Amino acid sequence: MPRRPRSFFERYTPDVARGLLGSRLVRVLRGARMSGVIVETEAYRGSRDPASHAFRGRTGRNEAMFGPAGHAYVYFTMGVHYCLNVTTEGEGTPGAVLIRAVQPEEGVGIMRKNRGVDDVLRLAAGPGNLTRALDIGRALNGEDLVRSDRIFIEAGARAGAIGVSSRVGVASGRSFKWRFFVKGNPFVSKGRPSLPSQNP
DNA sequence: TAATGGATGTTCT
DNA sequence: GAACATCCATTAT
Repeated sequence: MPRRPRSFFERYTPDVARGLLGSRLVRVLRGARMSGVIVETEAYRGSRDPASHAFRGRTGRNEAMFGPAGHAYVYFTMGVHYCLNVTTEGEGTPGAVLIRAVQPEEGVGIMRKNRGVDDVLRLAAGPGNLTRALDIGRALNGEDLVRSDRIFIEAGARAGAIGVSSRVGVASGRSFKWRFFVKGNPFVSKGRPSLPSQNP
């Protein structure tokens, strides 16, 4: 499958988030290839979105969100986990898509080992779990997904029906319905139970 | 089965 | 010093 080109990421962030569903996230580690189909994403955009790290302007951490599209933005959260984002929009316009879950395909054995969990359904469901399964950390922050041979995104089959909801775990910006997921796919993270979400 | 809270580091006020 | 784009084990129902 061909890799997603720069132009794929240089668009309105929610459109990129939706478009990434069905694409394949690939991680190459010590010559071994791990991959999974993206089944859940969230968009964070610009200075009008209070939940976005870029809301309060450019800082050392969110630098990547302001840079060119198609790069990785990896940050540490809640003292325990890393989260993987893909930068979007044009240079100077902050935007990123949080990858919340993938459906593991290649390298499942390695992911199991990295996670210490056997259940494939839970290997990469949730942003923290996903980065742990694929061994993604601060070293990959700023990585160019269009050129890197360590992490990149390939085109995939068209995703099925797409569900939309507000984002998981954010206190503000609840009115933005910017979480996208493949409807009925069991690899989608549950998010926090009892928040508005799925439709049958 | 739903709710609660602890672990834990970085960033920004 | 507070807040945080989380996860999971433990507790209460």
